[in-house]
Amino acid sequence: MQTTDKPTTRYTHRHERAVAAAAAIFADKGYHGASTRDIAEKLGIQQGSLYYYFKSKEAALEEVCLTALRDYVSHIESIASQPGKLEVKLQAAIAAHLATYKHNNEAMKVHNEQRLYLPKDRRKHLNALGSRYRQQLEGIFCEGVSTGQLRRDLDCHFTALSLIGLCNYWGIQLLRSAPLKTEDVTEKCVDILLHGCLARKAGIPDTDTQTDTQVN
Amino acid sequence: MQTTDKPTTRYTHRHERAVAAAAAIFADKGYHGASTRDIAEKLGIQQGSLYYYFKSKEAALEEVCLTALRDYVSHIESIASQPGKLEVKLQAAIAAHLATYKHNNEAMKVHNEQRLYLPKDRRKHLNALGSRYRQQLEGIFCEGVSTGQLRRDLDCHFTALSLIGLCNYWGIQLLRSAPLKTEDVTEKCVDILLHGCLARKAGIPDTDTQTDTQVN
DNA sequence: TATAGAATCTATAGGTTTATAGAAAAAAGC
DNA sequence: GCTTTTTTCTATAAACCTATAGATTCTATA
Repeated sequence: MQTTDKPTTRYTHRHERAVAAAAAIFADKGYHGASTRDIAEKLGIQQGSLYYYFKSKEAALEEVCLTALRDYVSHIESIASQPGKLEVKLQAAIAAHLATYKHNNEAMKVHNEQRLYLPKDRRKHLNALGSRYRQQLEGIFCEGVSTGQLRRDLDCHFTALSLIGLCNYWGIQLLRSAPLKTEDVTEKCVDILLHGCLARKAGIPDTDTQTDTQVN
Repeated sequence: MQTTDKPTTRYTHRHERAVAAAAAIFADKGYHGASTRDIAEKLGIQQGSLYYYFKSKEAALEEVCLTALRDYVSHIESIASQPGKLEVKLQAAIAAHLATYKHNNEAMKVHNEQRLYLPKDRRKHLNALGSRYRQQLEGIFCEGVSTGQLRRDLDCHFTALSLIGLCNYWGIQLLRSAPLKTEDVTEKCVDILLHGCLARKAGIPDTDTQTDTQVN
């Protein structure tokens, strides 16, 4: 009990691997379509042994969703709290969102697609984290409006949600089609969100946005 | 066998009801989370009787997805083929997409979230319809570019996909939170997609878009 | 009202699933 | 090296699920 660290470390490590395996399987087959045997197999252990790490299959799903959200939320909070120009912040927020998909892809996918299969009370914690994310993002837009960088009539709530929808969509696409590059998608999302699609009527070089280069 | 119509009608009608029930249950519990007993119960028949209408559970999923897409695709094709100003077309496309969610909500949700659980060869037909939808939408954007209404550097492919992502997101939201009105969401989607968020630098009354009224 | 065909029911085979309990093996501590 | 704790294994109970087969009831028509 001196090095109360070593055994804890060992368990922690194995536990993490178990969560990752669950994430991969749930992402692939869906919560109900996946069996505990599938997850165990991926870990190279027997089905029954899985219950050393998870109290139940449902608990495994909850853990997977939580690991996805933790990074995600802490990231946006650090971005939102730092001072800086709006466009830079927004770019950072989108890049972070997509990067989370790139690195933590299975867990994010599971959170988005399978979370509703958790009973309501198990989702409370997840909802709280999700709200925090949304608020931070909304805050970035509101700040942009009050500093005059964004349109005064912008609906920040609607815009924040739309951005989340957009990022989730492209996050999934990034997983599915390999040739897609995160940076390109980020840039394009920023561009379309800020400038829209309409032809600009004349010399509107705007702030200092370089005219967007065609990527793909 | 003279009135080969009546009995066919009867079967057709019942069959449609069965597809609708399957859609509702799949939307709620997911394909794997739903049992054939659940669907039968919703229809008020016994589990085994369901196989009079579906060859298998998988076939039921396929049918649900197909019914969702059929309306959806035929709608966009009629919109895209008619001549008219780009902004009007775009508005119509978004409105149609969201309206499909409103009316055919369960089937659309199932198509989006559960379709990948079908084996690849059963998805062929769905993919073809999906591609058609995407192409029509992309065509609307391309046309806008070539007529000078949209930015010349617009990536039409990227934009079309983004719009699909956006509409799917808001389509789901429309289901979940009742107070949301389809028309408001449509208008806001059009607005943000066309104009973006940035403050416009001065007198840019643009074509003839009324300055967007704050809705919510 | 008798009959053919459509629609539904009952019962069940054969398989899979989650979760638990107790034995066995592996690792850590002294 | 011996003991304790951690980790994994085996076996199994209890439930559930899909799909089928054959019996039964309903419906429409002649």
